[in-house]
Amino acid sequence: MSCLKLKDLVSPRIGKCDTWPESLSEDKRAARKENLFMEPKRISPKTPVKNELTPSVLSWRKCCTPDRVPVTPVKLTDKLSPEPWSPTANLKMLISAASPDIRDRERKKELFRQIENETLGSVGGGVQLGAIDDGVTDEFEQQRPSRKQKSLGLLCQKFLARYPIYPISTEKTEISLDEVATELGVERRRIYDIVNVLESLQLVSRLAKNQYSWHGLLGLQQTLAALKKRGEQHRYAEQLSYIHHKELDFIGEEMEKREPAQEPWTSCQELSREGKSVEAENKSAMNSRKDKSLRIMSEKFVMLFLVSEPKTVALDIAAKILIEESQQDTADNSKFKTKIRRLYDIANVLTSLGLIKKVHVTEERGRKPAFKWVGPVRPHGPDGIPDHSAALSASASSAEAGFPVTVNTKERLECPSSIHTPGSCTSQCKAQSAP
DNA sequence: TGCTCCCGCCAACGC
DNA sequence: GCGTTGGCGGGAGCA
Repeated sequence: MSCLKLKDLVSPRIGKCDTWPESLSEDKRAARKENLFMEPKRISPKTPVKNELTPSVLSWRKCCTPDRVPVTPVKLTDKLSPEPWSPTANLKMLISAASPDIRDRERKKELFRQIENETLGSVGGGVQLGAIDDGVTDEFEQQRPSRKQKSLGLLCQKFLARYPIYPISTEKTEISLDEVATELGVERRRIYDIVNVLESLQLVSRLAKNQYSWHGLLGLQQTLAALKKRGEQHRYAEQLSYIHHKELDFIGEEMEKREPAQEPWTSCQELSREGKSVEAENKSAMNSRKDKSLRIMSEKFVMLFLVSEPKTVALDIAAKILIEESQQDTADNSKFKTKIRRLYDIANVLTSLGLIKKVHVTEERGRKPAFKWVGPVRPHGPDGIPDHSAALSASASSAEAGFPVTVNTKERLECPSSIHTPGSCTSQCKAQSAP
């Protein structure tokens, strides 16, 4: 059985994490933007967690169904915060003593810091920890993980490392969201984000509340083929082309004059509506909660890649198309910004899966972020045999080498061809793609 | 300064 | 009523 070899991303100490209460009191809001001194505190976990996981247990878990035996939660050893004395230390201590919730929150952060620092310390030294002791820098700051270390993409890699790429069909791998959240040291909310995107590709499916089933990449080709078909029905290729050409028409002063909320998307909306009429799934009322879900958005985002040529989609264009679909009446700037934020979330997960990579496209108006599909190119290989080669080989080789499956997120768009895999395009291709 | 996206509030949902 | 789910946007880190 082949597994994602992301062992470096899974620290045995993860298992030492206690669990934290999901719902904290209002006090946490006050503490949200403050670095308060927190005395570690023993707490009763809301949900049961496993006992301490040894490395051998973890390595077993990577390729096998995670055990589902609820056990007594493991309490953490009290450990004093290394925060140095400061003029506000008394105040901090008082606040800490007054608010158990704040203590919980900070202890949680501290635990996650430990996990992250250990994790990244073992990943080839490619990531700066910012924890080099110069004897001057505040130790608290040193231990605080950077934004990148807390990214959804990295979290997704850790999530994926827990399960086999191709699980044995007879073996059912169940995922407990609580368990995963606890072991990865994050809030359940973040796991929902990942699971929703994975669900859009049918890598997982929901069994019951808090319970998902892991399918791995077994059915990815079929899912992509189905999504491509749906994308064609939605006429996404035409919508992409339409918006792209419209943007070109409004470069410069013309663009400045127009109200952002009055962009001439009417024709695009028509395209969108025509596409919608094809599918029964769109009978659901627009603007419903489900229609805007991350899972649906992720599906549509993937559809855009599958039908576009070349397989590079600018974020803003994707956002516009998705707004068309769900917010036809209120295509304002805030909706646009929200959509972009969500697309970043989705893109982080898809990047972790090795399906897309971050690029930049250069247009007359400047350089803008985009994502390029680097996953399987054809829905099916010759003779109908699923072609997993592109993304999976890249992901697997990276994983086997002990590297995260994430591709270089800052790579410049070099090749417009969707056929070439990263690094395989010729100099001629690169010349063609020059702006 | 703009891009990126973490974080957690809070409402919808479902049991 | 309460726990789960997840939309949403503020705002901070980063280039």
